[in-house]
Amino acid sequence: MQDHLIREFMLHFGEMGSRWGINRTVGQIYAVLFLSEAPLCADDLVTVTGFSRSNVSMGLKELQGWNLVSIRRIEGDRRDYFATPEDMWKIVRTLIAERKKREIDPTLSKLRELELSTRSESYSARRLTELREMIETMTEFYEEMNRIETKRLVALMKAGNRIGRLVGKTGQIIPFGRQRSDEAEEAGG
Amino acid sequence: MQDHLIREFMLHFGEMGSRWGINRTVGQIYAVLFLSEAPLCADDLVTVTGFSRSNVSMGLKELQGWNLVSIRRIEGDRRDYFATPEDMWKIVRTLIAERKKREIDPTLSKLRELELSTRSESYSARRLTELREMIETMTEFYEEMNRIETKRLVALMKAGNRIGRLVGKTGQIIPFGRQRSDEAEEAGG
DNA sequence: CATGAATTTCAGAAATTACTGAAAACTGCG
DNA sequence: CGCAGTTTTCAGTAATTTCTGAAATTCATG
Repeated sequence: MQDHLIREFMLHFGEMGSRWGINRTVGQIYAVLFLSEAPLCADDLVTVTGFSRSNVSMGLKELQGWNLVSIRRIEGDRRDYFATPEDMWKIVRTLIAERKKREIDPTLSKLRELELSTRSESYSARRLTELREMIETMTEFYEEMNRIETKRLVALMKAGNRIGRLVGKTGQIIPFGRQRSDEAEEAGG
Repeated sequence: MQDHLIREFMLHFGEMGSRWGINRTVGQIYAVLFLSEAPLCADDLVTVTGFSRSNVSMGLKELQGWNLVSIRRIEGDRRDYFATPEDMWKIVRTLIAERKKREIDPTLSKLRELELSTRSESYSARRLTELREMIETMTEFYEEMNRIETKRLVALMKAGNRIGRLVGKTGQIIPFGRQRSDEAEEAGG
């Protein structure tokens, strides 16, 4: 019924796919599944996207590798059906976790490995250490945030500018009620 | 001097480049600049990477498009020299801002456009609205975080598990000293 | 354990992207 | 202006990635 919407979004997601490190096929398949209330089978996706059956199969495989779709079986139907999670925040968590795994973790490993294999005090060695430390700070923060249940996480994000006020330059959590101005805390520390 | 380090890191970054939506050339060039204390000129990069002069030129152009390198002039030398910021956190901010611009913003625009052009109450329409709202929540949070000066931001990130405790399920900031357990706050609300 | 529907694999074709060398276009300087 | 050094452009080639159809495999079911 809202065919235009689905089609437009599917094409857009396909285009974006290339910027996201997945390809057009995968992007389009995901978009269609994402907008479908009922799970879809591979043939449905062939019909909607116009890709070959084998291409759809590979795309679905890749999406499963990303943990972005789940397989469902339908009573008395031998085909596999695919669906995305209802919960949008679950999707985003998965996406971030998978991108981290692919884009950050290998570099972190490499940095650790390089640090172990050298005893240099050169600029480049120091720079690599600094990079590793920064990545560790960020990933630890990410892991901390990711531990928070969704309701609270959303509340935290919506707390907006109150967040920045909570932390002084030295990292202490500023007691509630003393977050009015930057100076107040400076004077107190 | 620490040639091995530079070489290994350069090759690794080149490989990773493809996962990051930049290509091998760009990744390697960036890696070398990142590890170099002094700015380098294009010919230096040709020597180190082994790429053709024109390829290096294009790679540098792309890095400039990402705001990841700056041009420096050296007294009495007509060549352009290139450098990355000393400040690691500045680099990461740039990287995130640029990825957001390329990977998020176009989709946000498209979602807004699609919402304006339809009056449907279908599942897919609702799903798109929910997606837009989620992206807006996240980008607004990002913008808030990005407004915080680096020292504080790092302190905040290192505050670790204290952060999650600060926010109740309804989004209120919990007074300091009452963050001990999940139940305490539940009882108080 | 045979059947046939459904899925996956895979080799090659098609499309896209990366890379190069040569030529053109800058740029500061005598 | 004209020259030499430097950078950029661009058309063609190389390399990689995506996509397909056909064949092989899997698997629930009789």
